[in-house]
Amino acid sequence: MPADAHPAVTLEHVARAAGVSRATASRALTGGGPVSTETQRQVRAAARALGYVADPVARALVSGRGARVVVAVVSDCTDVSCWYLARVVTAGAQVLTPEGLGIGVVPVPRQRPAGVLDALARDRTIGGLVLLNTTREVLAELPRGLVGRTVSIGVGSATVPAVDVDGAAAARRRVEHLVRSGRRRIAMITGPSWLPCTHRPVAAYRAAVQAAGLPVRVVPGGFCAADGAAGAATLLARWPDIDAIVASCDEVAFGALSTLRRSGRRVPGDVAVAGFDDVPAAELTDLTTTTHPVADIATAAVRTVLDGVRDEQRFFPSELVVRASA
Amino acid sequence: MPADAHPAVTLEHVARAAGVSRATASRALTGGGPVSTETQRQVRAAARALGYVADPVARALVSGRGARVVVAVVSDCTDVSCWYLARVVTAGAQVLTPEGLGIGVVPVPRQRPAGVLDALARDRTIGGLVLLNTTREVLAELPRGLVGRTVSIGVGSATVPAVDVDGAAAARRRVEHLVRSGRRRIAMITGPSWLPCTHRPVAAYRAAVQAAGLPVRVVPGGFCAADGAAGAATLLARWPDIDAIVASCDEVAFGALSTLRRSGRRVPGDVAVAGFDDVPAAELTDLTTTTHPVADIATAAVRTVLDGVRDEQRFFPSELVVRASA
DNA sequence: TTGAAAGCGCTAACAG
DNA sequence: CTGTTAGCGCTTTCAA
Repeated sequence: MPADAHPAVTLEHVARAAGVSRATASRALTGGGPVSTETQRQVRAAARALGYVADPVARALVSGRGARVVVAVVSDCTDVSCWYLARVVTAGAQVLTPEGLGIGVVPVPRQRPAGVLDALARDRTIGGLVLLNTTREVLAELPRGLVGRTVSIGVGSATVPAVDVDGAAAARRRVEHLVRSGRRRIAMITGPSWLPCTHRPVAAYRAAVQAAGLPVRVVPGGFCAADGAAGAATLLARWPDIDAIVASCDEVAFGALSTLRRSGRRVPGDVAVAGFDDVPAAELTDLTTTTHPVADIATAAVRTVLDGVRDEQRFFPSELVVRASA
Repeated sequence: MPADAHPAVTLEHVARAAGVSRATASRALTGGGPVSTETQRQVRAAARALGYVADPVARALVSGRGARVVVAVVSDCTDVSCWYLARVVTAGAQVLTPEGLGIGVVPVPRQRPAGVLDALARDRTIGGLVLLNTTREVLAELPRGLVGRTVSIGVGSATVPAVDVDGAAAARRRVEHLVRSGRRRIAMITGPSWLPCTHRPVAAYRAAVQAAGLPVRVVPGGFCAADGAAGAATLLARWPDIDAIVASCDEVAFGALSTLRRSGRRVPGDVAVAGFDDVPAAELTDLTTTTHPVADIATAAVRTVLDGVRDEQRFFPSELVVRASA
């Protein structure tokens, strides 16, 4: 291996430059112990001058808190939320990379999560955990060793902070838009019922249609096009007079659109359709939808684990995007 | 921090179980030194019995070859290939996670890559590099310290192995399909000309149309919808009689479709359009296209860096998917 | 062929 | 408040 230009500046160099021991330098830099303000100032100055960056690998080795953050995807079928997962992982990678860390992905079986969760807790290479599509059961089974370095994208708990999109507002905005444009029999196809973070949009939909004096018409769904197709079929069978559908996500909206087309309904003439996510295909197919700032959410989630925050609940805004379908 | 169930089995345990020293156990497991066949067998057996997995963090610390693989995206504008990048990163993460490793992403400026590349070579936290959208210039500037642990998705070099989709076959298949279905004035909108891996499809297109005795009609493009829209406009201005367009990717096909629609051309009646990638939106919009096995490619790429392969050139097959547009 | 010993860069006990 | 002393788990000289 040829000699590389600058053989990397270590804590030793910083300590020497500041005229202190390695231990003191470490304390000054990490804030993990008593240091005089003056010493801290000097050490920090030396570190900055030398362009010092702590080696996360060494840090991980000694502290037992690994050099990577892992996204744990709770799900039955792994690639349900392929697009969603990919965006979360990529955004997370972008945050972690400059910190010298990496990101990983691991599937967690919804029914018996304990095995995987315990293995994760025991794995010394893991620094933090991002739970995706989690349930209260999974949250309850979270090993204590993971508390304090786990964040949930979705629903949280007393010990696990959560970040998510403001799905309630997204549902409300779509209903209000539909009401404004004259729709009166607005139905909803929900997300998977086992996923707690999908309950808020449903509640918001209920509240919004009732506030407008309109009937509540809900059918259970999921996140796939097939769920949307089936959901729309159920809706048409049960309430043939519906004039609008609010879908749990764009994919479901696409499925609903195909059912509507096949049944001879015109969109938006007979039935308006509104999705959620604003995936690239939504623009191409002129689907009215609401945005899902996945990158912002993933960024915040990773920052939260890195900072070791224990209680927080953040919701990111979702904007209405009006196109041809509603 | 509470005591976790099984405090992880280390090399020490394996060595003791096999009745040898840590050093010998290490040699037996890594193959990094002389060991008797018998000892090796015993150590390996002990390791398997105990479920030993070497801690990549510790290994990274001592060897200086970090605990993560980084995807270096060469590009002018970062999110050009957002969908593509996201799939590569996610697939890579899935391969690396079980190995105890993580994945990262870093942008590399196409014009002056040296700075970033040198920093990467110096970074002890990096185990391997996956180059995305790379050029021969970047390949030439690759620091020696990175050789042997770098792979390119796209074009390779004498020292950098490459994996990619068989873009030539993808172009040929589309042209042949168009010829079979009676098209006679088949044009192509290319990818970005600075990207060498886009040259093969163009050459394949040329060869295929010429083999059919048809005229070559090429305009430069890129990978965005805007490039497709502009490319189609140029095509229509220069050769108003074209009856088919082969696009560098689906996104470009979508852009071309919008231009065709605006110009009053009917698809596929007047002009057929075929894309490349088979993104989810392609199915929704009934776009004829060819597949791009990104996950397979990324998986192979990561495996290649992990194995330290130095010369290899693998092309993954691309299948024609016939839909309504061609 | 093997073992003992050194050390990767860092943090965390424990004295001072 | 600070320095000294131990390691984290592994690979890799160097002797034996």
